[in-house]
Amino acid sequence: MTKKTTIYDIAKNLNITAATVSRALNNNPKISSATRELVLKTAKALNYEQNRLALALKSGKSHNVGVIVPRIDSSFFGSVIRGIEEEFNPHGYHVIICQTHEDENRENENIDTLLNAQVDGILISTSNTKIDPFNRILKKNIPLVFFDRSKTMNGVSSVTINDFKGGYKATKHLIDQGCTRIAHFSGDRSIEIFNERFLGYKQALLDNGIDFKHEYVIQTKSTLEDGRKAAQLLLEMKNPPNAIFSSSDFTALGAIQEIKAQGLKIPEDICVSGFANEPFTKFMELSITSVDQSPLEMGKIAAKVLLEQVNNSNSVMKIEKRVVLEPELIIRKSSLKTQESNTNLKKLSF
Amino acid sequence: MTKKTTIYDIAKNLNITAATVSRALNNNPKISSATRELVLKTAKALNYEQNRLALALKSGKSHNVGVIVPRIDSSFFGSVIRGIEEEFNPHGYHVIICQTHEDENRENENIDTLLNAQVDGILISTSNTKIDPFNRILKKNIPLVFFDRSKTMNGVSSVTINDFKGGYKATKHLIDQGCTRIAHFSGDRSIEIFNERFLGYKQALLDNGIDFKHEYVIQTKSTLEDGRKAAQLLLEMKNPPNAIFSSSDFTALGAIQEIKAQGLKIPEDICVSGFANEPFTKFMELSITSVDQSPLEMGKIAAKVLLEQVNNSNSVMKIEKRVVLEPELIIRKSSLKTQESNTNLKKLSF
DNA sequence: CTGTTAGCGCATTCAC
DNA sequence: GTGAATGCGCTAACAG
Repeated sequence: MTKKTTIYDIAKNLNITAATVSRALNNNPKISSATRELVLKTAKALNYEQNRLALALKSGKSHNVGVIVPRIDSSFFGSVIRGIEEEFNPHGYHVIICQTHEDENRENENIDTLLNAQVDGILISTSNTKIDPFNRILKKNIPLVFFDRSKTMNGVSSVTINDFKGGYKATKHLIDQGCTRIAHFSGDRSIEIFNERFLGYKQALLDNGIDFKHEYVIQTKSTLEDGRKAAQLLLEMKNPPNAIFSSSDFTALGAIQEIKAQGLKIPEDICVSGFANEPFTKFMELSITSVDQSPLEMGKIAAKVLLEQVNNSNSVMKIEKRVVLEPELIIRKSSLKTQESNTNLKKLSF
Repeated sequence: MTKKTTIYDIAKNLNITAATVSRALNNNPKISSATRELVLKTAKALNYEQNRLALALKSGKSHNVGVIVPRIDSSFFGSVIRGIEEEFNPHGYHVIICQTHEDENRENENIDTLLNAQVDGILISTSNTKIDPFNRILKKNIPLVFFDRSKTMNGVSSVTINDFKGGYKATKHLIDQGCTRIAHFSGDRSIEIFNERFLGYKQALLDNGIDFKHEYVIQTKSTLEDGRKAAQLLLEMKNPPNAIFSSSDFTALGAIQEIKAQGLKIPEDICVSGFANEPFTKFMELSITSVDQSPLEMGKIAAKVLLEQVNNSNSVMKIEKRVVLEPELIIRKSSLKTQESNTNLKKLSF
């Protein structure tokens, strides 16, 4: 409740000037250790605390970074943000979070308010179709890093996983299990990550001499409900698939429920793999094969990359890093047919 | 890259003074609509954007609020934070997040850095045993709101759920299922929420003429592993329980796995209820009964309460609200024994 | 080693 | 209606 104490207060108290106090507080080498001690002591006595806002205005650095994600209450983004926060915290940066709910307009608004707030950098997993908003950021010379959902722009770094490879690995695994008719649940393929997973799927089929069938690819939203519906469609076919690679763990689960409801067995009749390694996939009695995206690591790396740029933002040099993480296939019961494969299971650090 | 344009730039451009520009931009009534138009036009032309930092320093309000949680990558806290962000965003506030990892020291550090950053308010789910850090906040006259893990302090608002009632409801339900020997997995009971759940459990037993047995209460960490171990202990008893109320969904799941592994049936032999309504509890084939804490709503309400105080922070009046949310028991297969109860199931909006 | 001066960008009080 | 002056709290350039 008492008025905040400033460096002027402690200066007055010591009959010196505010500049000296500032220097003492900042360990400026050219200050007598005598006065430094004095300053530090009375600073403590007066309960002084630096006003980072004033410093920010003066220096032009707020020591805040903005993070923009579709939503925060998902296992994946929660973990990424955790990684980001843990990386920035020790460096004295605060993390501001914004949600877009996949809405382009809200994303643009968030970018604007973050810029107004003078953040020192922005990390984003974008839902944007345009690149104009990002050019606005770059024009202001504030560092930008994409993660997971990226955009290819000159001078902009990104941290993603190799979604193509993720799709490829999962599909290849299903083929290795002896599956020959492999369906795919795809997300919105105008979003690059979903398209990449789809392409990986397609390539794996091609490389193994399996014909790509258009009717085996179903576009779904990432919900149980859509998974059930899609599975219904598949099971109604004359020649239904004997495996499903889903771009989402939720649709995979929905499909599993539907398949079981129709009296078919997993993995005997149909093998299923999801994507994202949601926590529930390993908790199920019928645990679900999925592709892990190491979100925590992704967050930490994205933070490191941004930090590097923030620290060099005065320099003319542009850093452009494109970090691509390796997806890890986690094989579980939903796709493990044979007993011999079961031995592999343990090797695969299940 | 171009230098940021300030109100001075647009003033110079119009041969007026910065004060006038400021007034025009802020819709000050005593400004000619002519110059206002002019200002607005050239502001747009020059791509002017307000520097919230300068405003913050001037006004003493940063328009940032801090949120401190044990961790962000959990379903519960993720949802709470989502609610908080969604409530603050439309009001022009940014949300800064900090994690403590249940470490008291880190929590104190986070409080300090948030205060330095001049946040306008703090929301916290505390891991602190002391109240001194919170007094530091109050002394600075900055509003504080507890959520979920609260502390009772004069003049401080809180938003929690009735954990006692949650524990009571779950236990009562197990009793209604005909269970007579009911064990309890308790978290660290020096944390109030866990103690309350425990007390609710105890009271339900008492109210229904069931003896409380000390050996049926096992303290666990919120992990699958601890759940398995605890279940082992129970099953080794001469007179093992026929129901478990767990303070955590994770220990509940661990217990379920162990119980099944030992060849017992759920819910026939042992009924199980968890707590928190983690997403996986409803996804399991054997879905798990749990207590929902409406985290999204909790976040929104906490934000509203804080917002109210932030807006009145100049007034002398202290607002102290204690919002207690009603926990909702979600009955699922892990505790539903009888067919007749199965009818209830639908009524209970399963 | 320390004091003086100035400015970061804005809003606001007091004049006119 | 508008201008001039001031200060929010801090740091940095320039003196000495």
